[in-house]
Amino acid sequence: MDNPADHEDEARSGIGREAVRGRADTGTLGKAIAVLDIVASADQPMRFTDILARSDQPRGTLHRQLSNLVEEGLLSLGRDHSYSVGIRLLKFAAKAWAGNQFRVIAEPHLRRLHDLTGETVHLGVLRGNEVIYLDKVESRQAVRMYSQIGNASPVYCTGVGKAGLSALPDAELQAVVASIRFRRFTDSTLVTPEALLREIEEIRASGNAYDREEHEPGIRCVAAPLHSADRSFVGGLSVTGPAYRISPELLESWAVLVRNAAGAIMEDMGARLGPRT
Amino acid sequence: MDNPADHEDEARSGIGREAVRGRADTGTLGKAIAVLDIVASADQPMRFTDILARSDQPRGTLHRQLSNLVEEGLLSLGRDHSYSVGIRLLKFAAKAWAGNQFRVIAEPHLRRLHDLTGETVHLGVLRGNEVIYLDKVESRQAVRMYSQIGNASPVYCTGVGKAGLSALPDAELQAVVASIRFRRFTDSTLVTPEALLREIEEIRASGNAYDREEHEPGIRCVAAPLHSADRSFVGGLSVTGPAYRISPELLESWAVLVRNAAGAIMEDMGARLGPRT
DNA sequence: ATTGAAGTTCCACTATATGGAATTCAATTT
DNA sequence: AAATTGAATTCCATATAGTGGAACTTCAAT
Repeated sequence: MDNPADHEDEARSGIGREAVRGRADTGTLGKAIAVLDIVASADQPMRFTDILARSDQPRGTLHRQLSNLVEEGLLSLGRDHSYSVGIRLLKFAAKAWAGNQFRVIAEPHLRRLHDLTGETVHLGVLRGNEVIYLDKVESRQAVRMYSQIGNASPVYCTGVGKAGLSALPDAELQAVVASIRFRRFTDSTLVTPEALLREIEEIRASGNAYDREEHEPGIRCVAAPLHSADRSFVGGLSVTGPAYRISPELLESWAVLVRNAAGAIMEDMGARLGPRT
Repeated sequence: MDNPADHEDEARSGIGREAVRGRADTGTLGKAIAVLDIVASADQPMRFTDILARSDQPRGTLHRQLSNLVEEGLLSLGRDHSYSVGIRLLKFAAKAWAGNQFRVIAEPHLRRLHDLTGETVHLGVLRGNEVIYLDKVESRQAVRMYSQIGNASPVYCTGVGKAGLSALPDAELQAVVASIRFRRFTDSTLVTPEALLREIEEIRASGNAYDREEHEPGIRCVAAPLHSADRSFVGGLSVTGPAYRISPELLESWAVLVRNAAGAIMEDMGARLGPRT
């Protein structure tokens, strides 16, 4: 039973960022990537007409965009005319992951946190109204590598997501929250902007975010906010585990560990990235 | 000691495919992705001028392309003006990986092969003159998830690479080989097209490719070719291990296991993807 | 065979990318 | 502190490349 599961709702990533600040025009590239995103957000290969329905491009244009994406290896076209995400992206992603300073610096701290708690530790960053998992340390490594890394989950019902939100300046926070299309995953899921904002206030006060079985029944976590010095990365880290094993009290007792780890990571980043300002 | 290590030579991916068949023009998108590839192929973050030197675009153009890539989240721009690959690619790659039928179908067979041999099993596909690793099964999972997946290695000195080459039609094989810029990694590395083509013939005859410490000293592997029914994926799978533990005889004895696994995978794909033709 | 839906190609039109040059910015040196 | 240098960024007239409506082809189903 994996934890931060795919969410297959309508929330197209990027919506959030658009809202956050009149985003600069990315021209032809932007349109092509939007098409790529449509295919990537679907949970099964899409045929031409499916994509056409979700895109607002005319037939001819869309067809050329798809052809170009396929030619570049960003999409792959099966013989049944279904489009799926291309493996060239794996090469890019491998570099993105290995070269990400945020992740590299955080890694030893994630391990330490895992050693202290014995539970799964996640590192994630905000991207619009989604959180993208950058790394994870768990005992039962045997499961599936790559499993969660790169997966996107909603901000409003994950510990890392809410922690990240609490680290945003108010203007951005408002914009992101406004862009969320709330969906109930469990009985405890927060489904209104008001409830979410109220909780963000608590997180800012206490320094810890919790996921109280809000995304998946039976899964709890404590998280703490985290951001790079220049705020180019805003996210959080969390300790996650099954409710039957982790009482609210135990979770509570880890809160300080998570906060300390977050603090240590940010300190390291300050040292590594900017002995300046 | 990782096995299929990064290769940081000049071989820009895509060169191969260009040569393979007058590649259709991908216009603005193609240029942007070429820029992305330059950044992704470097082993450290690049500054504007570095990229300018490797790109053949004029300053203004390149700057806009980079800005667009950053805006789209495909690149990330540090406050020291260095560009690195953006985390949005992780999201795309997660989908590419999880949704790749080739990999999904192969997975149980990789496990079985691992159980039979006790050594690391790799699945990879050709992409131009590189091989991109799609999956890997190894005992010591604890190392680093994501480690090799998505990594690109040269075709000419890896088992999976040579196996994949042997599955190509002659015309494409010639074109790919012609695009290779040979580099000596070890004493055993094949460094001429002639030697490589000769070995491809042997692989075609025997059904197995070997890496006899040609990429990394002390690392050996047996591989077998593999391709999807429509040849949209051409690659191979391999069993890899340290030379001190794996004698040439032992390696030889696994050859048939690897071939059988490859055969089983292709059979499964035929059943799953095309009860047609 | 016939129909219909899905995918692909075409080409005049127009929006968009281009790229050389000017400008701003940020370090380094005097 | 002022000057210098090299890098990064912005500007804008021009040319190129993307657009999109419509015609065409392909394939599956009846």
